[in-house]
Amino acid sequence: MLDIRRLRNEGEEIRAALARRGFELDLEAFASLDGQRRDADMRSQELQAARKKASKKVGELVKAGTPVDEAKAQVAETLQEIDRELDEEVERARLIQGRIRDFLMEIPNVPDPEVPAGEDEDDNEELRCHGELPRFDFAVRDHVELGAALEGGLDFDRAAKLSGARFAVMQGAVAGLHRALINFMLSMHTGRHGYQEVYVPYLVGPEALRGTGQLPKFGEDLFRVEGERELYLIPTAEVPVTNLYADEILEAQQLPLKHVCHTPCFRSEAGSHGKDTRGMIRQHQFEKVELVQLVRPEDSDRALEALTGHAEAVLQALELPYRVVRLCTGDLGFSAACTLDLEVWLPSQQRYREISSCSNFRDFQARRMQARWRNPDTGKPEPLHTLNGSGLAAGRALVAILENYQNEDGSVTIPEALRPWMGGRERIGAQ
RNA sequence: GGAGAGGUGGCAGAGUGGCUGAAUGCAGCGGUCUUGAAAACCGCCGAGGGUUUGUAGCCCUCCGUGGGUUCGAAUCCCACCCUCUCCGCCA
Repeated sequence: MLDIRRLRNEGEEIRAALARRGFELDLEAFASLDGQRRDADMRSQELQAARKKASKKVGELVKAGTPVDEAKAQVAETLQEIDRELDEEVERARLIQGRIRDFLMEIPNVPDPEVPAGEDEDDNEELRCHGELPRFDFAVRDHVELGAALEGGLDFDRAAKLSGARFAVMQGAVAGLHRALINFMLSMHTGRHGYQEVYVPYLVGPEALRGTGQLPKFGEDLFRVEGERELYLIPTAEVPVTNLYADEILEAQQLPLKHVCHTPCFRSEAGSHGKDTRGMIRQHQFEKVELVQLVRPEDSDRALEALTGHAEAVLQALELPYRVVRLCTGDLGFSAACTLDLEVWLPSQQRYREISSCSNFRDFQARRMQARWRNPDTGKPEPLHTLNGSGLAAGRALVAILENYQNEDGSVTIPEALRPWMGGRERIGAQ
């Protein structure tokens, strides 16, 4: 959520910045709403003040010895006059405040100046590449073909029997590799990068989703569970982990807070029909290790670099070739001010595919969820900055390993870094 | 599922109808003292919004949420949510 005061004072600049990401900010509508709010607020406050004063007078009179009935009678006429208008004005003010909140909640974050202008992912800016692309002197198989033949295996048909399209079943060594990846990543981030591990609910209420920005606009991307209470399956650990600090005022010395969290993620993938239908690139359910940071505003730029580096460290340790791109304005998520994607090389597709998305949300989410810190310079609670990034998506990491580490006979070599997590095993054989 | 207790400021914890936006303690901030620190002592210290050139003043709202009673509600009534304790059940 944008700061309403900034919207008042720097409306034109914000409008221009939002136009870069294709959002049309209706400043006239805002100004009109804000003006109405001001009138309604002032009027209702005036009436409330008058009413309060009259009530107080009754108390004073009674205390001074006036009989209660007489004291009431003295202000009855005034009160009657006030009440004629009061309820209506208070209701009007409440209504307009609600409309302004709704208006603000649907405005996306302002992109940072360095975010390149662009329509879609083709306009993203490549920042750097890392690792050598593998060369194969045989016909490469994709992970679906490889996985099906591997010991244990990767099975989409049986998953479909259970749950339909976009689900996977893993067994034996493949399931073990997947689990090893998660353990390996968690251990690296907790041990080497200083993140505190958290375990959180996978079902959250609408407030949490509003806090991070999935609601109110993107409800169709979520799975809502049937039942009395309004609960949704989390689309990413970002939601529960960031919202851990909703409605809190943190002391300066508590920051930065760095959390790593492994959860399944559930996404309806509405609107991506026909996209990545083969394999486990795009699933309704996948595992992810997420990095979340809450930092002082002045630290968030450095934090994004560091956090991205932490995600990169996983790919480097796994010796997977990847590149880092800065998302253009058109590809930027609703809540993000700046996003760096990590894209891993997939030999079967001969291109880089997203495996991590690291974002700085600045104070956008913090404002929505009222996560603040006490700024020692001002002594006041102020919105803090939030960031997060996948470190990494486990399903896609598995795909990348199968494809990049495949051998001519259909077996897959286990990356050295993962071997300790797989009982020292060096390869997974074809069945 | 049954019975009971409770939700108040960063935290702990008073407060059963008006002078309570809220005692007190802790934490925090400023100061006195001290070579320095600690202790002691003095003072300040909830949040959001509006008005305003203003971090001054003034005004409004907020004691789980939403209704209600009343001239007046943290305080009384109703509903809901949440937490805790005991019993039952259960991984």
